[in-house]
Amino acid sequence: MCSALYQHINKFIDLNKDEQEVLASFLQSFSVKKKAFLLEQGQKCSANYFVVKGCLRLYFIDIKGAEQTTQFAIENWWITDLTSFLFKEQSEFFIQAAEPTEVIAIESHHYDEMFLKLPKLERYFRLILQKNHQASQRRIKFLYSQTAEERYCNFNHLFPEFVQRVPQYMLASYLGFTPEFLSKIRAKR
Amino acid sequence: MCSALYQHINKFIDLNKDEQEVLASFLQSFSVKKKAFLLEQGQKCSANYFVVKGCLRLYFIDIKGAEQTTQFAIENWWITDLTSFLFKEQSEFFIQAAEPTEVIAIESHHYDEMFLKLPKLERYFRLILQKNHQASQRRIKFLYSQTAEERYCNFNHLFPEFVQRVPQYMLASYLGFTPEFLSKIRAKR
DNA sequence: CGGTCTCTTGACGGAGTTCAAAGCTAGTGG
DNA sequence: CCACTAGCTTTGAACTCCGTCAAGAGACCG
Repeated sequence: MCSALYQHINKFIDLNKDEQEVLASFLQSFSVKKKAFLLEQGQKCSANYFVVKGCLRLYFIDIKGAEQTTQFAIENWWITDLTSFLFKEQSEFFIQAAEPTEVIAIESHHYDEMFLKLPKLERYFRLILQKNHQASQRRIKFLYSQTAEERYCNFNHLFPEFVQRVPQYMLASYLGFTPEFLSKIRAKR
Repeated sequence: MCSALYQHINKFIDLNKDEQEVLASFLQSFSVKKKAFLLEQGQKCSANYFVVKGCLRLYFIDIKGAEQTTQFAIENWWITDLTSFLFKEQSEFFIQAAEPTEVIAIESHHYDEMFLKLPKLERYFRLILQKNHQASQRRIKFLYSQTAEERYCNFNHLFPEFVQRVPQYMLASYLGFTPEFLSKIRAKR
């Protein structure tokens, strides 16, 4: 049921059968329909989500009413509003399925206990967070050094298959510009 | 010698005297003169740096030759080019002291060994990386929802004392615009 | 096939950049 | 402690990339 996660964990640390069973008691596995929400603005983000199959996105509504996508999570990535998840604050974000998605969730009230019972997982999540931090550093560098058009071409070149998976308006806001402008970039080729 | 770091660690986990001594064998503590470099473009980022006192910045030179500051680290923050640090790749970044700075460094060839000998630190670094991830999520949200002027006012409001500590051209690039434009924003008040 | 999303296109406007020159400031050495 | 210099900040004019708005064309789903 949660084997996709166990496989992912075992790329980073060794977790035996017994430990997997302990971990299972903290997990929930379920499906999310396309466009359904795992989090809405004003709610507390109750879980950290691991994508088994499909795609989730994290976004907020800006002051002008436009959706701004700040993060995508595809297979084998974790996604949550960390501040809301850790401190039980009201979130300013939405987490929505961009495709039909299978997820594994760790509820926040299990999170600390999980680390107490399975300290090995400290290392797994440290390594995951390191990957996130690398991705953030790379993203900021792209945002600060390239024009909108360059960012699109670059992203398209790096992740051609992913560009096909999401609507252009989500991609546009993720890359930091408007859907109209993305359309004009594409028209040039 | 490294007591500032021990104090910081003990905010998150308990590290006894013996463990502190083990840790000390992986650390180096030293001073960096203002404007001196801990990392230059093309080098491998050999260490992860903890700022005891002062201020470091991470920046790169963009295609037009302008410095783009992507991160600051003041007291009790860690800073490194993670990709270069972890994978011994040539860095595209510089790490420079924005003030006379005292740092504690963990060399990359000690990093894995440190976690083997002191697995408790997995938790400490997980928690640090969680803070970083929160900061990144907040930063992306600001970048995507506010104009240059709003970002400056907001930052100025949140960190008034820090704004005094660094030259405006560093702050401008950190906030994602040019020094000239920052000057014009300030002229309005 | 009907309605709702999504994408395209064009005209216009504005936030922020570029470039260059001049004015400041702070650090350095004599 | 003053003078000099290099680096930082300011200012203004011209420009450009990208946003906004609105209307229409496609595409997808029930």
